[in-house]
Amino acid sequence: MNSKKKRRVTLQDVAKAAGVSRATASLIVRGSPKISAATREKVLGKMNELGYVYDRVAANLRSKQSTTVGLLITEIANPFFSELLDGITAELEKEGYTIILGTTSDSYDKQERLLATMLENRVAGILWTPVSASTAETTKQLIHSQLPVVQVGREITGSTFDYVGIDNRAGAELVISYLVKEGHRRIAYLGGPSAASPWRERISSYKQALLQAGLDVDPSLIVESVATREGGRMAMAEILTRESRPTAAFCFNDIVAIGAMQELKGRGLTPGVDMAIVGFDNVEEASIFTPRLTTVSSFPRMIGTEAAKLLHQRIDDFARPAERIILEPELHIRESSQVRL
Amino acid sequence: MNSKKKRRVTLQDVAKAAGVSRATASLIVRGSPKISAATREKVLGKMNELGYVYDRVAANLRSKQSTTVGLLITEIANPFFSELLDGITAELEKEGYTIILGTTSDSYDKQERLLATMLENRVAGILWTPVSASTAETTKQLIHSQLPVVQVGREITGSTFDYVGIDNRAGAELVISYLVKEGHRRIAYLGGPSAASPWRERISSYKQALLQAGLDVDPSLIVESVATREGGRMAMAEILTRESRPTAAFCFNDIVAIGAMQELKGRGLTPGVDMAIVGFDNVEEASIFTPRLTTVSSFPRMIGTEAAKLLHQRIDDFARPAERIILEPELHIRESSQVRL
DNA sequence: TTGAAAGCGCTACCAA
DNA sequence: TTGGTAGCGCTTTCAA
Repeated sequence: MNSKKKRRVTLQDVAKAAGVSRATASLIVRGSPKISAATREKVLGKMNELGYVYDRVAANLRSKQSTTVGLLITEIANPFFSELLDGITAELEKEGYTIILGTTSDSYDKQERLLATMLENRVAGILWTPVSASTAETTKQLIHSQLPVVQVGREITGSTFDYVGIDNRAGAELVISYLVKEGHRRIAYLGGPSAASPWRERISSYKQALLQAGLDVDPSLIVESVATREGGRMAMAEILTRESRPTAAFCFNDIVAIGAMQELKGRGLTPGVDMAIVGFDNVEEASIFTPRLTTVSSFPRMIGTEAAKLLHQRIDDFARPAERIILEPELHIRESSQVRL
Repeated sequence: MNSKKKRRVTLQDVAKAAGVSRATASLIVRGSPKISAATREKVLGKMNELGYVYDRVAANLRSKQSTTVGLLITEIANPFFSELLDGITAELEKEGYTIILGTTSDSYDKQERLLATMLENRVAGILWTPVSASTAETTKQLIHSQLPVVQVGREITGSTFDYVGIDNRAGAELVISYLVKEGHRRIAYLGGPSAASPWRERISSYKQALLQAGLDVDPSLIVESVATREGGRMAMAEILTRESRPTAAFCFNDIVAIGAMQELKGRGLTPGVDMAIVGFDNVEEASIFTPRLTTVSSFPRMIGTEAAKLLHQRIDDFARPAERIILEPELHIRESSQVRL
């Protein structure tokens, strides 16, 4: 730290310069109406003159308040999360909160560290996408801290925090019934970390929809991976080794789907001709890729906005009943799934 | 706020429970070696038992320190910025800083508000991409506050803060000399906000490179726009109205280039056949689009990492001379520019 | 409407 | 090595 930094101008300094008490000056910075216009003018003038900067840290300490919220997200690079982040920050900033950001890279330890830091920094609440390895222990600590918590996009099994997400089961159901209607009988499920709640919800609905259509669930058509393009490539590579190839692949998300399509292209196969590919999320890349990707909207920006609103409400009233906001997905049929069987 | 929230456990409480003084307990939480193992054990045990959470806000107030840095970025949705953000947060978290995030949407007022908030929150330093409308006045205020400041990707003209960015002039030079070598004589410059420093650096180099190649600079081939896909579409639409069409377009960034290519496709023209398209940044989409986009790497993640390191150094030593780190761009030749003239 | 005094939770400083 | 006291910059409370 720099040693001969100018001393910060305090409210005390301003008060003395203006010839009023500290308390009066304090009321003025907070815009209290009980101060005469003349005094206010005089004090505000001095503040400007001295270059006074309000010390919110000290104020929050004294008043036991906090205008800061913690935001914990797994990764930024995935456009689903960057759009989510965009929605969250826009709403939180509008509501006047200051945001402390942390990224976990889906690591349990990093999540623990970041949560601890946020608690130490007296955040008023936490908005997060819990890492897939989160446990009941994680939940317990947060509950014990009595902090407003909203889960976004993913949830810890058995937790009772507010939650905003997409209806993953309905989304998978839309996809499978569409593919079945198109005549597909062998539909793979590709990519994604099985520890995350969306993965489990989607696959459970995938299986159920297959059974309802009178089809078997073939475990060899289910390939897990990390939720990246590279993961998509690897999952597709593996599925292509099966003796009897699937005619369609439902991918965990758009990024995985794009990786899968790249793998197909790399082998001289054409997505949308040799195999139907469907994604999930409807990120921007989905409509930019050739062929354009059939996918399900999961409205990350709207999820972010709703989650931020929910956190605001919970901070206002900690005792209110837990709320779950589940958005309805929409299927977007594009060229990647138009296979003639 | 919830009214009957449990009182926070303080160091005082811990000290009393353990039968030591507050000062001793304080030394222990900070890991001082001057405490006997027995006392330490006893106190740490009590902390656990009582569920003590360190109050960094109070500690920072007292010690006049700060472990928080402000991060101000124009937008998250553009992959250039999300990759930049990724690089910055990874490095800052590694260095132990807590990050306050703000997004400006390139709005001057929002930037002012967010900067004020960060100052009020006693950040130890600021890492930012100044909005394009930033002025000398903005600079003056920050200098007056004596805060460590690092500019990322963009800089305010005449400012003397540390800066990390790409060599925009070299990047534009690479592109134009390549296109000229390919035989292009009419090369458009599309998209981007002319108020931002990268835009000005690139166009100045574009003009110079044309002149050096013995070509004229035709102002009707320069179309400004917002730096979005939509902006790219509009810029392309406009350039197509020119009586004598350009054979190549150098776009402000990849997002603009993709918009421009979509506009071409929408009119039945083929990028890479009917017109050569070159972007800037080399974001992931660039190699996903068909045709794959010829572009210049601007290494946002690395810029982020370097900027975070620089801020760390400046916080350590405020008096050190201002540093400028300019990364060398690389041209990636792909299909979008392979036009047979 | 304004002022004086106390104290938020912590660290700094000095004494023991 | 440990403890007592003062005080970071602000808000709160009560009195004037």
